[in-house]
Amino acid sequence: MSGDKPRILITSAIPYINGIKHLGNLVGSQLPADLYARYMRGRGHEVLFLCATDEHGTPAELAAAKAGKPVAEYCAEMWAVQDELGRGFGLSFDHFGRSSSSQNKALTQHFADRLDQAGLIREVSQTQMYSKADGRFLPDRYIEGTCPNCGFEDARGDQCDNCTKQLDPVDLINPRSTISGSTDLEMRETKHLFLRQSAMKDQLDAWIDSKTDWPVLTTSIAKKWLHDGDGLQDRGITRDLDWGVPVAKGGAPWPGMEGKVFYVWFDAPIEYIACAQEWVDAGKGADWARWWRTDKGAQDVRYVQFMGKDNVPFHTLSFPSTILGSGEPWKLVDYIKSFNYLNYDGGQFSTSRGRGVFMDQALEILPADYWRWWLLSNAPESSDAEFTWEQFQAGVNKDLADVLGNFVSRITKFCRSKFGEAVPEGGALTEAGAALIAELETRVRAYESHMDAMDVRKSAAELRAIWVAGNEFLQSAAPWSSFKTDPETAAADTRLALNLIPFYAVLSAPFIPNTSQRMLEAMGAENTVWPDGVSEALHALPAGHAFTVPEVLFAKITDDERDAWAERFAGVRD
RNA sequence: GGCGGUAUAGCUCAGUUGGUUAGAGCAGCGGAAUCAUAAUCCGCGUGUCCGGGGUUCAAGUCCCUGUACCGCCA
Repeated sequence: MSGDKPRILITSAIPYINGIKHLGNLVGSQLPADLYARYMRGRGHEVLFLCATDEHGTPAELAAAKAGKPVAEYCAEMWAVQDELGRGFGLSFDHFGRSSSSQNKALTQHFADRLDQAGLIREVSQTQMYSKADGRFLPDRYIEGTCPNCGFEDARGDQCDNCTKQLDPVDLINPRSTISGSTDLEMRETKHLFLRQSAMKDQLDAWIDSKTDWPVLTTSIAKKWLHDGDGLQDRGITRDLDWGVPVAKGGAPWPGMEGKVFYVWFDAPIEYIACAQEWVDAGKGADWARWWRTDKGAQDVRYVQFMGKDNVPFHTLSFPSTILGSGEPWKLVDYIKSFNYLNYDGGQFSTSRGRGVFMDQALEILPADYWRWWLLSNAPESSDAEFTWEQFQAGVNKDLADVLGNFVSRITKFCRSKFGEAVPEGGALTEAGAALIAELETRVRAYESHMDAMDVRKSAAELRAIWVAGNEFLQSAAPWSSFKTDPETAAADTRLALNLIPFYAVLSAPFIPNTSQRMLEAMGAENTVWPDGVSEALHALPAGHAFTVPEVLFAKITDDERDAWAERFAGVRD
């Protein structure tokens, strides 16, 4: 790879294991991360793009129990499902790992040791609700009862959904386990490890303050947690569970912490590092440390994280506390791109109620590029955004079918009928052609700067304008007209227009990789190098170069299809 | 309740450090063209920039305040 360009380390927030993710999850982290990874590779950077499944914790255990399977088996199956769906959407991870890996287990225990040696871990005794019937301690949200404040009967242990009052499970009247329904609950003493984030507060505060170029969404959330109330609070990093990384000290069970595991939010971000080790152990790479250790080559790596806003506190505060607190030269994130939520047709996507479109369903009804384009061109960057079938249909039909797809169709078919299936020869660059090249030179540079800045919507808008420029050119050059009087001019303009297809394919590949590939194949184009020089790129296909007319690139979404899908996905998923 | 975000053309959104007649796409209307997936291209917007104060020579852009919607609260 190119040696003088900075290497780019990219991670997407790791999706939780208990089910198939919906389109809102996808556009909030994995998809824009993939866009950036593909773009940076296209620009000649060496990229390591990592993602994984987040497998530990109570929800995974419960989902496995519901499926009637051992949790390890359940996770292995669901990992395979998510891996397959990721491939289906063209997510170009260099490795898709698992937070339950042996690498992550070792690394998580290592970090705990380092933090303990640095005096950043303290033991806290507390009482917690224990369910005898379930044989386990219950997290607050798995306890329900009557709200002492308003009398609502289904208040959760952490908060009453009716009056919104913050609750403690012991306050509930007639508490019961939502797992088994059992009311045989008692308070039991248990001991947990707390990460002393409060000791890291000033260091984190200064670090966040130095990140003046980060999205406001990212820094405002971080600062709120740093300064709200009494400031950054210490956080429990262990749980009374079976499924997780065993709490250990120096390789042996941690005295007094037997049978406990690390909290999922402690080990999940560490998986970003462990994933690189998995990548090496899987035979895909040779050296993970040059990406993650600043004493072993990572000092000039640029590390970018993508995530939804709900994950920001863990990536701006908790994980950096782990990294910095270890006292070891681990690579710290350079830029955090965060996203708001994508809502579904007037409400929220709901995994539990099956409201909205999920990744598997999306691929059943349309190819990945349709989703990639619409989701990215409408990414929830400045505020929450909304998916509606009307807008999806309009956006996809107009942008992909009419503007891009039809452009490819009209010029290849025109050439075939007048000149045959080869790039025509004769004529010289016309005035219209020169104007097109000049416009594209400007637009491509604008597109690059938006992509560099991870401005997803603006990038999509500029790319679309680049596609439109091709139609404008054809309209003004009108080779079907000049062909009758001046075939040489028609040939020159047609040659230029045909060259736009591989040019568009390369520029568009980060958004619509599959279609880009089809465009290149149809044109028999070998060269997929980024068009640093527009003029040169538009002369890549020489006169006489054979091509084929591709099948319709994007079929339009009909009103009937739209209506049927709107009905299908409003309901409840079983 | 606390904190944060957002309120700009019918719809979805841009509007950099305050500065000429507030922009784009979609939809709509009119026209051109006929190579193409009835696709394309051109033209057309008198918008209380959520309300009310204020700072300023000048505010969508800053300050205060009110309202609405959304989110978070370990």
